[in-house]
Amino acid sequence: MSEFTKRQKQIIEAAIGIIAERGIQYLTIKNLAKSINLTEGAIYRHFSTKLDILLGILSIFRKQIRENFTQIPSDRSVYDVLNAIISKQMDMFAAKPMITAVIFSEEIFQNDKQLSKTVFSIMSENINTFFEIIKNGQDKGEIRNDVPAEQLSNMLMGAIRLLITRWRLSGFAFDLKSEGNILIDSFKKILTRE
Amino acid sequence: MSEFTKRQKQIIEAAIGIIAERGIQYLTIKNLAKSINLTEGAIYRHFSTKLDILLGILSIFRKQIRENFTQIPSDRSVYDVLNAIISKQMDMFAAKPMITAVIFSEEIFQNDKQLSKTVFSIMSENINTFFEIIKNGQDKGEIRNDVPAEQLSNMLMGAIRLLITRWRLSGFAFDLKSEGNILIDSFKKILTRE
DNA sequence: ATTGTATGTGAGTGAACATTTACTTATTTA
DNA sequence: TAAATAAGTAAATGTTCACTCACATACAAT
Repeated sequence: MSEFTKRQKQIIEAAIGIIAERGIQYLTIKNLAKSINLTEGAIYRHFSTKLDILLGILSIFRKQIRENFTQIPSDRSVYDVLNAIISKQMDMFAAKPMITAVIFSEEIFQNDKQLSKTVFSIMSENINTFFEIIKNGQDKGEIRNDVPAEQLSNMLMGAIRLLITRWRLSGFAFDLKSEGNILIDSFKKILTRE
Repeated sequence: MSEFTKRQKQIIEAAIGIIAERGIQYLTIKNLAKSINLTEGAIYRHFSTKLDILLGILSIFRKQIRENFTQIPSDRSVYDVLNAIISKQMDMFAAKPMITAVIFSEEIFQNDKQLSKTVFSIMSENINTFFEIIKNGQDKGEIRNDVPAEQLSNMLMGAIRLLITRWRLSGFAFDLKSEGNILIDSFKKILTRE
């Protein structure tokens, strides 16, 4: 059994759609209901508060990101693995740009502890995945080990987050995928031991 | 003559304080007025809209950041210059931890196009400062040039931002200065050509 | 003394919002 | 088929919000 009913999933997807197209400030129960031809009251048959809907969004997102991370074959080189993960994430963001406003916005949920905790834990999960891969690469001798894996993974994660933030603030004005490829390429050079 | 009157400055400082302590959602005209013992109407004697207050916050930030960046002597080595800038910033944050809730929170200002445009330009200015320093280091042969200066400055900026975000979300649980030094140290190794 | 200007007050206003309520309709189950 | 339950509606509720307005005070310039 899934965590959500069909109707709940439909509502969550509609909410993601609204954020993707109009931004989080446009996500009101009224607009949400209208977008799937329901009334406001009907929404409350499926979620008891708006917070639960937002948590639903994050839950779906966490799931997607986990899938992105685990579907990578591990017999490839460290660089290929990193490349695949990052590309996949960029694809996801490129497909739904406005969602970056939610997933990298700890500050938006500052007022709600439950939400900010969830967002923070998704972020930690991501960093940790990079850490594991890089540590593994160091152990195998593929990656320089004069710099701690923790520093390298923070640097990678920081660079990706900054790239995406810049992309969003620019109004999605540049091509995320190609900029992402340049980033990966540069990072590859940095990771390589001389 | 300054851009703002004394009263306006007081209001802006109070607004920054509220965002830092309670989050942007708590920044209402009512709360703002209360925090400096005025009424809501009085606020509107000094700013005609709430947007103007937010723009005021950004204007003050831009000024402060410019000051941090320009007071660095340029006759030193590239590493010394970077070290000095970053240390200065870390000192500032360590002294006023709550300010980090505002200063790197582009997300706070994303609801309005004018606001996010301003935030974007401040960020670009910051990154550009790093870019110039690194480019200069490459030209002088002090820094590796197989990776574009743009990528290196994004990586540095991203790593610093992530460090500070993590510090804040952890409830200022670790020592920012020493973590910052580790970061600088690691970055120095990465910048060095072999 | 009078006038003008800057600043403040306190009570409003209408709109937006999340949520509730009383009631209805559709679907499942016994 | 009758009763129970799930899912929907329309309208209302109470609150918060940015912002306005008529009026008050303080004080400097004329």
